[in-house]
Amino acid sequence: MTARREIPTIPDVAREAGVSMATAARALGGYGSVSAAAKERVAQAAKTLGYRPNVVARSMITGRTNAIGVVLADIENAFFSSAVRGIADAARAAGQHVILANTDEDIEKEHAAIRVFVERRVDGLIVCPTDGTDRTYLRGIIEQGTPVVLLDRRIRGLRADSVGIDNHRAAYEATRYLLAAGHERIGVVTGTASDVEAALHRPGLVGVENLVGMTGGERTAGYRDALLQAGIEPRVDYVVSGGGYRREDAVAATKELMALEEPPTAILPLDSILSLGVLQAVRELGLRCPRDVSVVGFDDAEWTETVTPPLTVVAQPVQEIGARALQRLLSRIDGSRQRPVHETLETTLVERESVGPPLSEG
Amino acid sequence: MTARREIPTIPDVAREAGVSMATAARALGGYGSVSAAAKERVAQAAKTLGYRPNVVARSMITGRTNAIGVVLADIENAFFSSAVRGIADAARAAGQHVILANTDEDIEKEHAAIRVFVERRVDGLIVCPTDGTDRTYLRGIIEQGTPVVLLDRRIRGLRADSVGIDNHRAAYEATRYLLAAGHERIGVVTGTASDVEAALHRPGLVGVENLVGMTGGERTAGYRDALLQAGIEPRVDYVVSGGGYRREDAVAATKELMALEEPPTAILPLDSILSLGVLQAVRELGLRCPRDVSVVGFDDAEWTETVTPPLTVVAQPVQEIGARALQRLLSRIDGSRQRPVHETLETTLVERESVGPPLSEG
DNA sequence: CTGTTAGCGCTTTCAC
DNA sequence: GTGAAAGCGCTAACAG
Repeated sequence: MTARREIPTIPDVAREAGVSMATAARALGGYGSVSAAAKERVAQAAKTLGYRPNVVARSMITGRTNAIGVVLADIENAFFSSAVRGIADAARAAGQHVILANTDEDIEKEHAAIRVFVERRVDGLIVCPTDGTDRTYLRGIIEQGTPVVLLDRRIRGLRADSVGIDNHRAAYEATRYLLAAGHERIGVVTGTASDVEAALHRPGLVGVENLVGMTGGERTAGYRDALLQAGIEPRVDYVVSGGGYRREDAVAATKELMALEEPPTAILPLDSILSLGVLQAVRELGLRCPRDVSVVGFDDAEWTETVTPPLTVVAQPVQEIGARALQRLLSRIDGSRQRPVHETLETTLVERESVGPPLSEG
Repeated sequence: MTARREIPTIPDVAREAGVSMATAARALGGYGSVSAAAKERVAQAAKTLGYRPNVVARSMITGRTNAIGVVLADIENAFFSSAVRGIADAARAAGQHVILANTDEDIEKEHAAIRVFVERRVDGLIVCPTDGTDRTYLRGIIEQGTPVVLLDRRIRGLRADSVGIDNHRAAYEATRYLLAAGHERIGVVTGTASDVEAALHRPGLVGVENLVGMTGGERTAGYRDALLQAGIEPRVDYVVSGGGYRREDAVAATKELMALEEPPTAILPLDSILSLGVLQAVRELGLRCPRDVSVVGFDDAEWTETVTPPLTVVAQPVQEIGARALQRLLSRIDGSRQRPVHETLETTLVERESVGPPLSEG
């Protein structure tokens, strides 16, 4: 139970070193000009006293906190935790800290988190927005002076940088891959019910890319266009959602798909948790992958090469997406006034063993 | 390109509302006493001006930042991302924010992260320490006034709360489970090379629990004691590490194990990534689980019921561990002077299909 | 209940 | 190169 020593301040150090407060501050803060001798004495005094700069006082003056607010759905999700890793590493290199908020795809929580971050005077925000149409809120934040970079998703009509992948193209290529393997009946398992609803009302899946949950919408559109280009009419009953992004949802969706009169011979789950659900449902139905159904997933999760069969996936450079988002944010913080850029990083189709030829009609 | 409006301050609001700065501050800050009428006018003025409190100015006075520093090895690791989720949820409820730092088990990075957090004047720290013997550094931090709670691991001789599981008991029970299934030759795959080195030099695995990487050490000791209690002499060549906690390391370790003259009939990987490696190695060796080798893993990762076979694991309540750690930290922040407590939460053995009877001698 | 007055610990003019 | 003084935006005594 040592008494809680108070952390010494600059005046304390100045006194100890026998210099003025301003000199001590300059030596400690590494700005202005100080003679080598003074610098040395101050450093010595700081050391013996155990001086630690008070970053909050500094922030109050400089107006910069060296903190970045990161707003995403759920850090437990492997995609986000990788992205945060990328952000955090880049941040560390730039002397910035990462503050985290989970929204669970709840727009109220998202707004609340952003508001509190702004009150905290974060230098900038990296946001993975819940709602692709919610532009007014973020526009206000940006106009008021806090730079924002969007991650993984975009918001139409918002003047903010974004970093992610080309979702349309990624799904397009995955679908073409399945097509090339001979599949013509390809199902999609998504988490966003609105993707499906819209699909149900728009024969041929016209316009899915205008949907709210853009990642799902863009991917569904990419899938549709690959089909169309191959001369196959997209079927609305082949795009299903179990109501959410949990594994059970994908299990339900997959079972629904396989219960169709003409079940698909291949399935495209739109994220890694959904892939897990598809695989599980396939097994529960007593089917074998890829003999009975082929699967191409999204995101190269840690388990993809350990499941049976090893899963073929569209891999995104997730950490790099995070790192690039931070980079863009930093340059905005540094005052870049360049018009918004939407950066898309390359995806890779990692071929493993979950795709085979379609099961010939029984 | 709207001009960047400056955020209004309390004096601005006071002027607009026609009250004194102190009254405005009290109304806005929710402290002291203000008449309902004044409160109303201030609220109105704040709204029209778009006032946002400046948390950093407030922090400078109150000395509290409402920020918690979380220092862990790697947020990408599912264990840590779940723990952070638990911490973040509890923090949000308490009006606290979470700042993150990854150490990659590097003591230098850990110290640097902690130092910077202290300079940031975080209200407290949750640390998953790299080195179980490194007590002086953290002791200094605590004495200087920043409360610290340890997560998942402990440090001998450090007066700080900790929250985790009873690692010895968890491994003990997992081993007994394997023993009950008839296994007598049980291997351990760990990531910490020092566990193994120590084991190699201490016949019978005496003293592994004194090791630096405590989680691994305690679990290895629990394993050893279960064996001893069953009258089986622990074999030093049954505890292996591939040099780290990556999947490849576990693949190498498992192959080493299975190449022994008398290979084990069951394997206990000490964390979830290692489990993935064990499973992968088993398959690469052309063996089947559980027919040829049984496996009991640690941590109930998202993929455990989807791999083939579904994996039997020791599940930890990871989010709750995080939440409890935050709770303990808050009470320390609030000045609790109670002597340090080491809280262990219950684990659950989740039986799935990766354990069978031992393969009878060929 | 309200207003006035000091600062929190630091950076930043501005003289010297 | 160094010192003195003036704040950053807010809270915390104090009076009134």
